[in-house]
Amino acid sequence: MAGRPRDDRARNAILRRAADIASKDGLEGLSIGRLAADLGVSKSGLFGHFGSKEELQLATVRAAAGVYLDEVVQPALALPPGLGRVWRLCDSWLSYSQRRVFPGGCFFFTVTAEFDARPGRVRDAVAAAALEWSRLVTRTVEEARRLGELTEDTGADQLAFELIAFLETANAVSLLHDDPVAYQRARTAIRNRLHAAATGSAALPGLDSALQSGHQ
Amino acid sequence: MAGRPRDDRARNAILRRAADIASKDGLEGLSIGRLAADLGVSKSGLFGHFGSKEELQLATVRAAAGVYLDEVVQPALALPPGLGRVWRLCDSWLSYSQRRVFPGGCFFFTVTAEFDARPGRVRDAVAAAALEWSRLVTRTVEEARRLGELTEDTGADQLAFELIAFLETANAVSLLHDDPVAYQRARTAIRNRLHAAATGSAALPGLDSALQSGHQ
DNA sequence: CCTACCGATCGGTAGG
DNA sequence: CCTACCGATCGGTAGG
Repeated sequence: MAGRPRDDRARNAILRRAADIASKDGLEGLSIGRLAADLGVSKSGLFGHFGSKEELQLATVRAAAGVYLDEVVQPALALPPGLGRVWRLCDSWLSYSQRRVFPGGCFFFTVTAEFDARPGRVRDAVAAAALEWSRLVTRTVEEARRLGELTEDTGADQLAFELIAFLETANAVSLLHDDPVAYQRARTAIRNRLHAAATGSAALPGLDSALQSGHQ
Repeated sequence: MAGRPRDDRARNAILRRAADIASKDGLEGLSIGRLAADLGVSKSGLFGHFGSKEELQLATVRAAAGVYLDEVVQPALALPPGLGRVWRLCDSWLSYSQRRVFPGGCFFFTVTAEFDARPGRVRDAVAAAALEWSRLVTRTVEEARRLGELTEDTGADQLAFELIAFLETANAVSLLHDDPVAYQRARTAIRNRLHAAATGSAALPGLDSALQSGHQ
């Protein structure tokens, strides 16, 4: 299915720029004419790569998911399962948001809020990506519990919900008020929540130092 | 400054409908032509009420703030200061979101995500409203602490951040996945968090029953 | 991959 | 408050 390498590279450059724009102005704010002008190509030339605006939006979601995988998920999978990996997953997310890998903050935060009340294929794609992320966090928490690093009665779904809430809210508050303190608030909340649920019975490389520093 | 009562009522009806649309499609997705057609009036007649799209957007933010005040803030202020009022504030918010007072969920969640990376007067208005809400939650928590119902070392800013995170994420998840379980997740998270910070030394009418039922 | 164009809709205005 | 219109931009197409 993949075209020539040259085409793929061009397509990738287009979609990376599309995701940057959409992270600020949404996937509806992303217009084909503006994107073409931005990239210095003709509108119809760019259009030909995708065939419709909806296909461009769907391809942009897939491209952003690839960036997310590289920036957030892979760094955490470098650590062994357990509480350390849970912490790393949250920390990678906060770093990804804070470094403005996408200039408008987390791409998925923006487009989720944009499409959560609009039926269609774009919404379905965004919802599927969000669900996959949520399940990854839940699975990572559940692994830590099975390894005995979280108390037996820890509800993985509940804890994952709370961790994700801290991440997304840090992203939103930091953007709206241009205030990096939101990230510190999220780190404190996550640290305290994991500390409260931890058994302390296992070696926690990577989390120990985080838990020791600045537990409020 | 206020016009005739007849004009005010017409304006209010326009803005209430505008807020409904914006809660689903955003304040940019709100077009003057569509709003006029929706209300069965001419585009230029509606335009004359506001003078520009930006003024319509700003007026819509103000109107939505009025609804928010009635639906979320006032019910909580009916209770005396303390932990009971903190809980009521959160509970009113979840009810406001869950009842779909705005069809696209919380108006401010949608437009905050839409404008958090776009400079301008609309962003400033949305950010000011969000800050006012955040300060109200912080102040309400701080009152409960001063009354001895929360432990001395409770950080009001930190706790307010965490409560707001649970509220907003319940709204987002419930919309994206059409899943009311998100609201139960938020209630559980808030209950546990307040329970952990509470001294248990004071009468907590309204919260006691909430804390007793279903503490996971 | 380009230029040139299509109808529809956008925010906004003229004139009554 | 209406009809009728403005230029700009939208997604999408024709033709090369």
